[in-house]
Amino acid sequence: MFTQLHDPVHLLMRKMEGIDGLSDSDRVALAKLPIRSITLGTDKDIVREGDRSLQSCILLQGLACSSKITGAGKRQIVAFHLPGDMPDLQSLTLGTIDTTITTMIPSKVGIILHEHLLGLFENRRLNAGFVRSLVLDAAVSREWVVNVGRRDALSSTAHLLSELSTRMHSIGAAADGNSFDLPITQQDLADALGLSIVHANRCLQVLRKKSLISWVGQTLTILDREGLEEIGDFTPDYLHMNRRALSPASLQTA
Amino acid sequence: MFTQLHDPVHLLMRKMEGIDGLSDSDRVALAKLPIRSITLGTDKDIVREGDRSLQSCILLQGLACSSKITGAGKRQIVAFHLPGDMPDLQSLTLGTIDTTITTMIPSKVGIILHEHLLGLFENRRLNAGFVRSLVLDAAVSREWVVNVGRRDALSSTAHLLSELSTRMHSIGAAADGNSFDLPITQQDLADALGLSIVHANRCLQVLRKKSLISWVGQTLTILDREGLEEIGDFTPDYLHMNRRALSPASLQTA
DNA sequence: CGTACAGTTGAGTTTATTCAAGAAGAGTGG
DNA sequence: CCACTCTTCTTGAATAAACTCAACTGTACG
Repeated sequence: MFTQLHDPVHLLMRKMEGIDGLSDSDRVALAKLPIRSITLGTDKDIVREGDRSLQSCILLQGLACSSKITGAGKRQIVAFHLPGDMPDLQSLTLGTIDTTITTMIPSKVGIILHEHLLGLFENRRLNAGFVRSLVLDAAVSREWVVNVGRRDALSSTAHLLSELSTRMHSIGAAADGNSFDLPITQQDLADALGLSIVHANRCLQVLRKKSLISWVGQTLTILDREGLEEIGDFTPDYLHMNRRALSPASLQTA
Repeated sequence: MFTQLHDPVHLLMRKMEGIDGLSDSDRVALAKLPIRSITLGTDKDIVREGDRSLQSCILLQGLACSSKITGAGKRQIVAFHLPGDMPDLQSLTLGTIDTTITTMIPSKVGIILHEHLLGLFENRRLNAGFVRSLVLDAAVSREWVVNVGRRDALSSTAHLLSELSTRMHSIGAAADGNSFDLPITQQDLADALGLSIVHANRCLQVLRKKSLISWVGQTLTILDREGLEEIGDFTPDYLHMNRRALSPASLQTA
């Protein structure tokens, strides 16, 4: 039914990685969590800003983003979500949704009722795992403020691509280590960087001309990681990944 | 020793507000939490990016901010911290600090060892309270991405001032409801907005010319809240405050 | 009285945006 | 298989927004 890569339980267990080892009973509890899986097409809203919510989701397969629209009608993407991410976990605490979460390609999403998640929270280790997930998302979000606020367009473009590459890599989605599927439009990229689409396009061209990346079709390839990270002022520290997560081989042995 | 406004226990209890009522034993647990209080001058780092940490802090009195420095040496402030905030609570989960936290005026800071906080986390209600605090900070941070990324300079300035006013108000720091102490420099404001200081200055002048604010000495007065929030595209939803918190009178009766 | 720092102003430059149009590609229906 | 449409990407040119540099003012403080 699921390949291991997209199996909810496998993804949830990986989410708990930063936490000291799970016991067998922890694993059983995770495996018993009732998850209803739904399939969505491209550009479908999973939840919308302002919704009240009694459930949270986990992205099982595909790609999604969180965005907000300003009063002037401009869109800002505040996060990309990869398989294994729980983009609206905070609704468990807040009850309301504060970003619109949208699929960017056909995706599979697992729905978990808050009541079931709360049950899991009785377990201190699992609780810590979910809290860690929230804290990591917050750390990424703080870095985005810096990226959008204080780096110039070229640098922030390079930074974002570096981040995506590193995160794709860590979930085993970067086949050969440097190439991965990036099925987003330049408009999406611009909305994530707070740039106009024209300017985002020109920044990409510079990165290509410098032979740092290639992006043909939906495949982004990092041609010169060091150079890209240099120009993007990128260090992966803020992602707080452990060594295992930074190595794609970890997935085979997990 | 402390006025109620700056009493650690009082502040901690208010932090738990969003949670269904605390029991007496919860209050006792909070009151017993060992907090070492230290006093710092202006512009002192409480913690620095990259530090490893075995403790977290709570701002008891004063004003602080979290910032990051880019490789090019530019500073971006990613959050302001008001009394009652716990700016590095996430270090409890991550072990490391990812923003430099700096006092902006002479401040009093409470230091709490992680081991003691973890003890509190055995208690499900208190745990939920701290998690809520983390989640709220993350919500503010997402809104900052939008502010810095997709609002023009004038609008984002107005938005930030609206946010600060609302938050000051909610902790009872806005004496008459529209005036409060804002002892920050225009450079700080610029660093929070991702603008040059010259441009930030000019935006402030426009807001003054439109009679939306006055900012003399360290006192910021909102002259026309509706107008300011309009131009700043501000709605307080993302702060997820309850009605009580939005009314300063609540502090008298708390 | 001198120094330091915050705020202000003007002028020129850079960066990024907007507008508009054309090229490339993917999918659809005839 | 072709014509058509739609979307995305690309390019050029004009415009607007924001930045840098540099000087000057005011105020606080020793």
